[in-house]
Amino acid sequence: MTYTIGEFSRLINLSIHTLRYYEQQELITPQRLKNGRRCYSESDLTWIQFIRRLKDTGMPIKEIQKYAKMRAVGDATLVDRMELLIKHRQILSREIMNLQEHQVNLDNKIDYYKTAITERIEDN
Amino acid sequence: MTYTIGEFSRLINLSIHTLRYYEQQELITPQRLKNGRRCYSESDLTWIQFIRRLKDTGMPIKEIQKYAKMRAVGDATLVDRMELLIKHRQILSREIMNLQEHQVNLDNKIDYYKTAITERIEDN
DNA sequence: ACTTGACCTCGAGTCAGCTCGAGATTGTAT
DNA sequence: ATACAATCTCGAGCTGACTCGAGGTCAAGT
Repeated sequence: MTYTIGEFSRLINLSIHTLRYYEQQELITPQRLKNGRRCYSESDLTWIQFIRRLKDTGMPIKEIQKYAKMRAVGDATLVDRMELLIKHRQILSREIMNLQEHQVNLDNKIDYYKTAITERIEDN
Repeated sequence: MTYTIGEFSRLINLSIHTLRYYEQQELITPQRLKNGRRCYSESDLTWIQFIRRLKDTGMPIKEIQKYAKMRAVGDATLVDRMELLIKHRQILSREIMNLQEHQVNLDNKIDYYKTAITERIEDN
């Protein structure tokens, strides 16, 4: 099963413009039909979903590009790719811890507001 | 105790340029000396640290600006400010859950690589 | 034959969030 | 007095990640 850019766009909820941009950035390289139109496969689908996950976890496009290029080379880059993911995993878990800390802080601040507001009401 | 922009910059590890940019964006409004130079106070310090936390948790500058403007108005905006923080807290906890999910996914992928690499080695 | 709709390329525009530099002023050290 | 370092304003430039539009192609339907 293959998809036109329009179908693919709807499927993964990324604009056609963005898909072409990602291709230009060498994140994804769909096949072309004889008439020059892009032709996305199932494996492009799983691949772009993975890309989105990397993006959502804050990996910059340049970094994803590196990964994509290694992937294109093949099995010889397995170790390098894994290392890149492990590095990213570390960044990610640090980020999560950070956010959790901020969350606690935010909760304290909110509590502080609650108290302040209650006291103001009692004053009136 | 007050600080010049240079001292303050070193203290909080933000460039002088960035501090002036934040001021222009109305996030922070330091006093001025008669000669026109900025003069940051202790309370500016705690405030900017809070700003950084909001930024680190992904709040856009425009949103922080809203908060800063309400803060400048005073106690009348307590409830609104609290609501803004509560809204932000929700966004934040959704984001954390999301990242945790991605983390699991990433772990699976890494495991997959480990297996693939081991098998390749055994093949040789 | 002709319109329509989905596609193509390429270059430019947008937005957030800085980052930089020119040119002027001011305060301290020699 | 003079040099120097830190500050000031203002406007321009930069990076990342899209986003848009003009002008052209191509295949299917009427």
